[in-house]
Amino acid sequence: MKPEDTGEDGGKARVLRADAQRSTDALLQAAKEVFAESGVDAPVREIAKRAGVGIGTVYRNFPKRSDLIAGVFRREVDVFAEAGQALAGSDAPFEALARWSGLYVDFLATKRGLGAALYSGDPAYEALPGYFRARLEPVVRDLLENAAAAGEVRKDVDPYELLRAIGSLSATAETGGAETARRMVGLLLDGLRYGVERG
Amino acid sequence: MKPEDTGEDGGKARVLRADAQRSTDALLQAAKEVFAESGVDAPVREIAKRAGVGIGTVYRNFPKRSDLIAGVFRREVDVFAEAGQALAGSDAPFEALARWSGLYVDFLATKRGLGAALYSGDPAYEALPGYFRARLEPVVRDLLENAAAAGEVRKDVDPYELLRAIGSLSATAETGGAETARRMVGLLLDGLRYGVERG
DNA sequence: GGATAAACGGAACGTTGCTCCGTTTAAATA
DNA sequence: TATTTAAACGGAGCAACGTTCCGTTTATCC
Repeated sequence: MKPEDTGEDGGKARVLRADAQRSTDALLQAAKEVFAESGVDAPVREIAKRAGVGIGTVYRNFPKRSDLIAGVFRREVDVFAEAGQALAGSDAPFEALARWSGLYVDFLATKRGLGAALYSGDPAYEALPGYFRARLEPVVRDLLENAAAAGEVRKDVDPYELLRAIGSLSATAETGGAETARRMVGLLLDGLRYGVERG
Repeated sequence: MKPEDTGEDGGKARVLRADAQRSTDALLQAAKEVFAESGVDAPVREIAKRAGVGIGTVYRNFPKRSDLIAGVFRREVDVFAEAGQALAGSDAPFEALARWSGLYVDFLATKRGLGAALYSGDPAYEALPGYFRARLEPVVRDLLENAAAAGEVRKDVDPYELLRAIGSLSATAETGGAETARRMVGLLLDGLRYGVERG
């Protein structure tokens, strides 16, 4: 049971009081449930209520709305990044990339509103893209470089741009079904394969 | 000077009172300006203020927020649809499709928040996708069918899906620059060309 | 068992989309 | 032109939201 604070500074470990730790845990759990049911735009009050905690407590632990969202998805994104690193070792690099992309589409599809929030530019969600980028860009980079080294895709595509593009296309999954998103992402990836020789 | 009501029923032409006509015009003009400055999420009160009109008047003429947005962009979308139809006559069908896509990216890039609002699924913007779809899907269909008939792209892509995909990718233009969006749309279109023979 | 600072909770503020209704006014009628 | 009437007006008001503020409670340390 480490202190485990909310920020990503592993440095000066401020020891949380027991009640604070409880509140943080309850909030993350409640937020996870509420996000799953009502999307990431769910009212903060609802999350506070479900956690059995006052609104003030929410904002002390998660100063911005996006901090709460980031907190909820941090572990899941981490899991995702690991899954990607595993795939990056594949000897069928393009298929690995495609598979990972499919997983990412599904991942965002089950987190209602997350895809839209990620790249909305809304300052309320400021903290989100940073964390996602930090964790997932290296994964995409690896997958992409492997596929490029194998001559399966072109080399002139920026990993972060591709990550954003997949995320954007996944945002349509919420209103149009995940199949559409998957097809469009598939199309995008096929674009990576078009004209490889001169890429 | 026809009655020119707000709805799309060309039928029973309800004659607007002169002041009502003035209000509608002023609102459309004000909304256009405000949207350009602050994006489509700008407060209704601000638009009302600039138009020199009460809030009640806004909601009588445009019951939902999206009706106002649709009203503002209606003409521009129409122009867009015409430009597409012109391109559809080209004898370089894929290039026509690519060119039109580029125009669409730029179009959405200059309308801050429109891309995000279009396919957000937010009920507040309900009326938007319908109008965009009605006007633009036939265009994409033509462009796509022409290119497919020329053997330049595959045949198994749904025009509306493609339209949405381009729109979604354009949404990233607001935070990441239009170049990124254009590159990603280019990638998507290259996907259309990948493996044509078996499409 | 104090002392103290950390954590708490919720009232309150400002902003938003939208409704409601008493007031004004364009325009048809006499 | 005077009267009538329904269309259009404007903005107070409502509910919901994100966020701040601060008096109260409580975990922890000595």
